[in-house]
Amino acid sequence: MPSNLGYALLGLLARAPRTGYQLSQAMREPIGFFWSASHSQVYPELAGLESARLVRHRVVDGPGPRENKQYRLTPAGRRALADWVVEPAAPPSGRDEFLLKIYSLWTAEPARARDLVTKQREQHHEMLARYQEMEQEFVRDAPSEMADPSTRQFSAYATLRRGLSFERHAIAWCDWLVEQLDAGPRRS
Amino acid sequence: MPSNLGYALLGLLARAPRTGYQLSQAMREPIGFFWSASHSQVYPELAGLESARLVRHRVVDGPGPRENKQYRLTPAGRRALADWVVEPAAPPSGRDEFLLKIYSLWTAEPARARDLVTKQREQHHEMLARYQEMEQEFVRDAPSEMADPSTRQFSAYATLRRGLSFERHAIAWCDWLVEQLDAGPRRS
DNA sequence: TAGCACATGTAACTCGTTACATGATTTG
DNA sequence: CAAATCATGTAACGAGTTACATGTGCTA
Repeated sequence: MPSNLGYALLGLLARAPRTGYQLSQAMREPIGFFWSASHSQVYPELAGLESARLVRHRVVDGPGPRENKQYRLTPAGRRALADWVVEPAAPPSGRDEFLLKIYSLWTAEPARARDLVTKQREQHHEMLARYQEMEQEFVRDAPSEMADPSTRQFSAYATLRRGLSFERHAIAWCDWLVEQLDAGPRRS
Repeated sequence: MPSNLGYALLGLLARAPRTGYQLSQAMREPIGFFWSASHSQVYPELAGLESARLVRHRVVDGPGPRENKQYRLTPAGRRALADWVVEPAAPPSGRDEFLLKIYSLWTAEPARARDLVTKQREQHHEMLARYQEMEQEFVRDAPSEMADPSTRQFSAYATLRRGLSFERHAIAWCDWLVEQLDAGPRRS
C-alpha cells in the first residue's frame, strides 16, 4: 500500500507521464499548496511504486548526463488511485506554527506582536495574488473543462479554489487580530 | 533551542503549572486544533527543557502510583517563549490528505466522489459545532478578558476564532464542490 | 472482577528534511 | 569560466506515531 506521497505521485502520473526529476519539480511549488516533497523522497518512492507494479518506466534520452526515466501509470496503478481517492481522509493533524505563536501572544511585547501579525498578513496577501494569477490561467487555458468534474482541470481548479478561499479568510482573521491589538488592554 | 513542541509545552506552562500527564492530555484535543502530541513525545521533551533550565519540576503527591512531577516555567523559560513568539513563523508545509484526494477526484466514480465530499462536509460541521460550544464557554467564563490582548484568554480565543472561520469556509467550499459534482459533466 | 483513569517512561518504526555525491549542458 | 539547470541517487538526522512496559486506585 503506497503512502500519501505515493498517491501524490500517482495523481501526477495519471495526468501525464513524467520523469522523476519532473515529478520532484512538480512536488515543490505548483502543487505545493496542498502537498510537497523533495527529490530525495521522490526517487525511492518511485522505485517502491514500480516494484508494486503501479508504475512502469522506460528510458528516454533527454538533456541531462543521466538516464532519463520516464514513468507512467499501469492499469493497476490507475485502479489503486481511484480506489484510494474515495476512501475518507484521515483528519488533518493540524500543526500550525503561526497559531502556536498566537496562543502565547499575550506573553510578548504589544508592538512586536502587532509586527508579527501584519507580516503574516502580508504573506497571505502574496499567496492570494499568486493563486489569483493561477485562476486567470485556468480561465484563459481551460474555461470549459474547469466546470466539468470529469476533467483533470476541474480537480486542479477545485484545490485552487480552496486555496483562494483559505487565504481570503486568513487575511480577514489577521485584520481582526490587528484591530484587537490596536485597541489594546481594556482597563474597565 | 527547543522545537515547536517544546514551545507548545512552554506556552501551556506559562498559563499554569502542570504535570507531564496533564500536558499530554492538553496536547491532544482541546489545544489540538492547532497542535498535538502524544505522551511519548511529551516526556522526553520535558526532560530536554529541564536540562536547558527552561522549566523546573517538583514532586507532588497525587492519585497515581507514580511520582507526580509538577512542572513550571523558569524566568529563562518565560523569556525564551516571549522571544520565540514574535519571530516570523515558517510557512506551513501545507499537507492536506483531503485536498490530495480532490486533486485526483476526476479519476473516481461520480457517485463515490460525491459521497466523499459530503462526508467531509459533515466532519467540518461537527468541528464547527464543537468550536461554537467553546466560544460560548469563553463568553460565559471570561467575557472581559477575551477582548484584552494582554490576557491568556484573548490569545486562546484568537486561535479559536481562526478555527471557527476555517470550518465555515471549508463548509462553503464543500457546498460549492457538491454543486459542481451534481451539475455533472457538461457535454456542450 | 473487569475495565478505565491515572502516571511515567522506552523502543521500534515511518515520514520528511538536509546534506552528500556525481557530472553533462546551457546561459550570462 | 562560473553558475544554474538538468538528472538521479544515498546517508544522516529529526519529528511524530504506535506499541511495549509497569502498576495503583476507583467504578460499574
